[in-house]
Amino acid sequence: MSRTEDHGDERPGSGGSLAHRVPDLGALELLLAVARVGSLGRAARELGITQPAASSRIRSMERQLGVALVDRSPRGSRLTDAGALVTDWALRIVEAAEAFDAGAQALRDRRDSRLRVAASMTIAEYLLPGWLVALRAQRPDTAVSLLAGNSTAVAERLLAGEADLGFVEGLTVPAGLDSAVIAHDRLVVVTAPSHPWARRRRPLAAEELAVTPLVLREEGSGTRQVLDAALGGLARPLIELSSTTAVKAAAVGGAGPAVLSELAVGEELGMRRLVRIPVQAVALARDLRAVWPTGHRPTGPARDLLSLTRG
Amino acid sequence: MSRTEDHGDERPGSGGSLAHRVPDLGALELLLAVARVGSLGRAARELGITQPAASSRIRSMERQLGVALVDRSPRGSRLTDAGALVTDWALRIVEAAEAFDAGAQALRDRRDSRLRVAASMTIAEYLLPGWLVALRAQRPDTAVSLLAGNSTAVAERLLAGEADLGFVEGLTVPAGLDSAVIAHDRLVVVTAPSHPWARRRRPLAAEELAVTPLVLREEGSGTRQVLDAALGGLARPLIELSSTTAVKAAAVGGAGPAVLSELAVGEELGMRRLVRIPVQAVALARDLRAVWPTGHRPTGPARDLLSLTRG
DNA sequence: TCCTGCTCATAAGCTCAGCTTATGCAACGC
DNA sequence: GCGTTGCATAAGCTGAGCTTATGAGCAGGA
Repeated sequence: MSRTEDHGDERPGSGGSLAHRVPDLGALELLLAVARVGSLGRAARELGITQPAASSRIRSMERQLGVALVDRSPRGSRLTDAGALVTDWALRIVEAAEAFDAGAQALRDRRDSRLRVAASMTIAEYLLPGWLVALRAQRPDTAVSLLAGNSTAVAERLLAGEADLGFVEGLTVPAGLDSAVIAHDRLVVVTAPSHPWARRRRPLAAEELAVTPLVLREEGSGTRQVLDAALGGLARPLIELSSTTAVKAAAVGGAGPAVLSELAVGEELGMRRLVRIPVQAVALARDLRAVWPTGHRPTGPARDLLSLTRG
Repeated sequence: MSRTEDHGDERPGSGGSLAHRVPDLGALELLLAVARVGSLGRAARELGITQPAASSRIRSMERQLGVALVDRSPRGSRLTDAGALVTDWALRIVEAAEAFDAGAQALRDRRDSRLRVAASMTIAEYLLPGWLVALRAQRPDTAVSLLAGNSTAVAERLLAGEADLGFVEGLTVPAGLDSAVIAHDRLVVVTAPSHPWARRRRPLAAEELAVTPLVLREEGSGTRQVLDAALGGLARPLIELSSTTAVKAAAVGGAGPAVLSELAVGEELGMRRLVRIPVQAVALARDLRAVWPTGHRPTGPARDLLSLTRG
């Protein structure tokens, strides 16, 4: 059977899952190449495929999207208006894929690489891939390895000489490490748009937050520590989940209010899948810091990466 | 220019193009589903495929990335630490793909759909897809059609009754239309990091900008109009290009300083592919406005979309 | 204790997307 | 005219990813 979508229920007009409606990465890269060089054949050569392959791929992408993307002529190909739009949207996907790739590459090279980075989860998830892409642009030959864990684990690695540079998000700097603040983060309270809090007019008071069962990361996570400290006591968990993604998913699904890093919910807020609830007089800000063993100032690639993280 | 700079030959350890190193969308969606439901089989059912297909696909993704992503047990599957990171990075790609899909869907439904939107290029490229994703979350059954063009074209469509809601970025509101400011944008001067201006310590003066040949959008574009008005004369073009992407690519490639919307260069600045050059005493800010025919206040889906664009 | 139900893994076979090579046609410059 | 550049089409191959069928590990209830 060729069609897998007609045995689950599908909304008419939108066939199958995302993967069936969005061209694959190869096709998007090809489209970007065509936009850049102005010819199917040259774009094909650039990607190491043949001209007929490129021609057919672009054509099938146009069929999939139902829109003409390039104007072919015997003198080259230019994007149509719709093509220019699609190309820009495609660029966003490709950029996300580049960040993914940079992160995955770092994750793969666990050992024996030149720059070894240890980072806390939130930073590794939301900031590091972008930095790695930038670093690769500056120094294409530097292999980076990444180890993700909590603050304690990061400190251990650095002190054991198993990492060159660390990133942590706690309230305090682990002993034996020097640090530099590289960014600021803030915890935010979010709910699904359907939650009663989303229609509040007054900001939430700290006491209300403290007595309301919340969707939270597990105890011991940096987020949880900051929240407990800010509330001057213990937050009350409704559900405890072990990843930021799971917490977001639960909140979007309407499980209840969640507390998360601002970094983690940017997209959801923008798309109105989550709503930010203002909170009064609760210190939810925290510093994000680069750390290294006292005395060992970062040098070489570590210094480059560090300087990329500022500004 | 993307990551194809060593056109043809590949760096060892990084096989092939991006598409060969990054799993395809279907695999990423599957991974997200596994993370959400905690079992390969259930994730498979959710996506309408069989359990062995899911098993094999996750396995081949792990082989591709060289990292174990899920811990299988007879009681279900959980993400490994690396898996949690990868999942979050994957989410970014999937979100970009959702925006792409929302935009493409709107582009496809050119006619006879319920909500017809006309938007200027910059807005259509950088803001609209996110709004459409949000709108679809709120009203899944509203079909949206999109027409992209310059301010004049947007006004024409609205006045001809061929569009229900418009978005423009000019300095003035076309006659016959009411408007509401929905966001603010600003033109910025950017160069490649290697450009001498990137090492300036003093902000750029307006006169310097006016006499320097710049990489620009073509005459008649909104960006160009705002720039000319701000300089109190005509900007001097080094190259004129017909799309924002092309201008960015030229600037990144070191062709010269470019002037672009802040919206368009966020990623490039973050990744340090471009550097923002401060400018003194030049009014480069502009309002982004929603517009509609005077008297015809947006109603129904148009009103929903409008309210999504604020805040 | 054994059965039932959940999990995941493996095997064999099919289909289709996407690649290749080989060719043809159109437009431009010399 | 002829060579170059650009796109389209045709025929054939390969592999990724899907299916169905089956087996094996672990838990909980009768």
